Amino acid sequence: MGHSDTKQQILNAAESLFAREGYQATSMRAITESARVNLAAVNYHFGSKEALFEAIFERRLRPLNEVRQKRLKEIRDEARRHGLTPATREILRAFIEPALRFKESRKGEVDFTILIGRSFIDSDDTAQKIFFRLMKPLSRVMLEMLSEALPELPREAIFWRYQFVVGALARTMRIYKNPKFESMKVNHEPDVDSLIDSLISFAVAGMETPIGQKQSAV
Amino acid sequence: MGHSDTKQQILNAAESLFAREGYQATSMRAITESARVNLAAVNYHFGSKEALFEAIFERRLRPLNEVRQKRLKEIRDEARRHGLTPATREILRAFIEPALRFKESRKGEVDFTILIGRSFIDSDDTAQKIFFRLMKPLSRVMLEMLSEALPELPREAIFWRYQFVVGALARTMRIYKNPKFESMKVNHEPDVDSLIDSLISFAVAGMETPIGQKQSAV
DNA sequence: GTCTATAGATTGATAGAC
DNA sequence: GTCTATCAATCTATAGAC
Repeated sequence: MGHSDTKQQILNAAESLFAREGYQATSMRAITESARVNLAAVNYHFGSKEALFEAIFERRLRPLNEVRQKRLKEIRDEARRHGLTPATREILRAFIEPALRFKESRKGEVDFTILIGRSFIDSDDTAQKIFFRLMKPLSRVMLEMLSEALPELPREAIFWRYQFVVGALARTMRIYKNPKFESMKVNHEPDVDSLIDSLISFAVAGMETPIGQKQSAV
Repeated sequence: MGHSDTKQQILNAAESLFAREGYQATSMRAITESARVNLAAVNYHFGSKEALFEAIFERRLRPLNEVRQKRLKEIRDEARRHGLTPATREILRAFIEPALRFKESRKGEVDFTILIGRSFIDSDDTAQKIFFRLMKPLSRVMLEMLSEALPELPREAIFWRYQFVVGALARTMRIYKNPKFESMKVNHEPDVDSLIDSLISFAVAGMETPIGQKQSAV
């Protein structure tokens, strides 16, 4: 029961390795060596590799999504007080900002940002199941509020545009401050505030654009 | 040298499995059993699992990117003939449309669409190296042409907005027609034409939005 | 080209001493 | 709670018969 430093060391090491190498490619031996604990410690403290993976998401994604839900609720309540519906920009900000700005920029949180970015896409069954369970309630609220904010858009358009935003955010979380992507010319790393504003503006413009303005191909 | 049906069967089976399960999670046994060939056949025909993975990308991503490069060149030449610079929409269409509309919608191409969507994010070293090598020349041209089309935007803005588009496209390729994502309410699968137009409009609006229109947080 | 058989390494997990 | 030692399964790759 005690605080068990070992448990935290395992969580931190595994978070970093899963982010860098992926779930499948990371072995228990790699985790325990990096955490400088015994090989058997993971099974003792967590039960299995899969349970460890789940614990990592519970530790960070759950509180992150709670923050997002709380902000969405505040936005909704505030708008209602004025008899309005929430602005698209505020909804998207509540979704994007907490994901890119963890309170502290400690290493663990940078690792986890990368891990989430990867998990949005990675279809490893283990990852997907855990990830979806934690994301689903938030997605439901997002789709609902975006529909209210943009009543002229059909539900399909809302759904897909929300997916586009999710993809853009995932890509950003995946490459921002990620040493593996230094080969791309990200030599101009912006500060996180600019990046957040940049993505929000992009997302708002895309989300609010009128439909049906097709154009001939090629 | 002969056409070797075995080789194609392996490519098709591996493409599907890599798309569904990921590179690391897919074993040689799973591939050869699915392809109904002998376990040793992969090493005989391709040399190694990694070389097989590379062959899959060479078979589809290379021609896909050649199509995109060709269309970008046509757009550029056509604009030059009129003393203009290419429109953002046309550039983005050349990038997005070929990726979502393979000539035939054969199963293999659906699998590969999913595989590319995954590979944009997946950081497995093997996948990244191969994927980057094939994507880099295209990215260079895209960034160049987008800079011409949007001269008022600083290079960093161009770079990040391009990444947002890449993320949105990757997410779309990942979930469109993917049975694993049926749990999400994609019960309203749009036809591919609508989806393409939808993503292009979203991307154009995001790409062209003026910078600096910040807003207070929360 | 295709097959069987197997080498050689690595995996997640656990039993049992301390 | 931590450790050593090890099991049983699985992996990629290859040698060699046909």
